[in-house]
Amino acid sequence: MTPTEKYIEDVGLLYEKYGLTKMAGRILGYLMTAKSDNTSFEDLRNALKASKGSISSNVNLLLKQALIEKHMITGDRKSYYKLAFKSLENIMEIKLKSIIEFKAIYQRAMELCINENNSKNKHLLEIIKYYDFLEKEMPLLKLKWYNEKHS
Amino acid sequence: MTPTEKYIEDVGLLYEKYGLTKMAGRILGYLMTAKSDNTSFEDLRNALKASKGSISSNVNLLLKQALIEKHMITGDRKSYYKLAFKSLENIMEIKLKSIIEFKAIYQRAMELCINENNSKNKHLLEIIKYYDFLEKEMPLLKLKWYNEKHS
DNA sequence: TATTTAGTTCATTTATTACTGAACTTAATA
DNA sequence: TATTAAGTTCAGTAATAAATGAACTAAATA
Repeated sequence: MTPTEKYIEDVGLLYEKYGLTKMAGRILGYLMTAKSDNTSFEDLRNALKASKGSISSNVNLLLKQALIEKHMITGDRKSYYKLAFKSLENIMEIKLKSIIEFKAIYQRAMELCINENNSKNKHLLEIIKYYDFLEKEMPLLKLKWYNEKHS
Repeated sequence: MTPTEKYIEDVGLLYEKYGLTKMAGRILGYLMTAKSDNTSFEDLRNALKASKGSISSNVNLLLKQALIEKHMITGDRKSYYKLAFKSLENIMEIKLKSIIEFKAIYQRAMELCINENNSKNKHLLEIIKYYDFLEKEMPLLKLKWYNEKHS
């Protein structure tokens, strides 16, 4: 196994740990180390030694999550893939969505405990406030990053 | 199924979606809606209708992640559990660790591409800078939350 | 129009992970 | 010291998810 192959497997394991499939992670790993931005479906298939079905569904998963981008070349019917240029912004959007989901579940807990007045309720309220805080801070953080990048 | 039972199942599904087991999520759901902070191992077992083994391993998983806390009552050999008071801080710590892991994997990609000079390399560099930014901003965010909470 | 090519779909297989239940450990009480 | 009680461990099973491979669609080319 070459260092690059080893690297690709490690990216697979890391992304699997954080919720994607191993194969989706491998695809990202391949794209991270690919010499060219023109990586075709077949390149992925050859490099990762996987079935068309697996490449297809995982490529589409990554496209849906906006972690990779698809582009075409005139006069060439193949599809080409590269890391999404806006992947960072997209990751932030995904995080924001999860914050909103967790906030909602804690709010439901509060509603179920509406008539109680104990330390747990204070705790739930604090957690909700925290998610409010994060929801408010995320766009500021985004802005700060944007400013820092362009200075 | 009572509204609370339905709620507990939903928390199970949400946490499963974000990387814990369904049972760990159910335990959190139960603790979120429990009237008392003194929830015993057996309370969990009865409420969630699960095996001792499953409660045991999931309670220990949640303890390890510092999402719940264990406490004892003098003269009582049972263990009691409640939502961790510091769970927010702990979630931040976990996030920070994942940021460090992702940064490291992108750094390895850079090292493998060291001799190239293309748009992908610039992209990798930007991603690494972004993770540096997050690493730097996380403690500031924590501080800001602390100040807002106590004002 | 027939053939090739690129990629999708989906039933089946394979792999992984979570849960159960029974045997076990440890410590408290009788 | 025997018994009970609380929780752990782990082998086996059940449930879930991912990968394969073959049949398929759609579009380009011969």
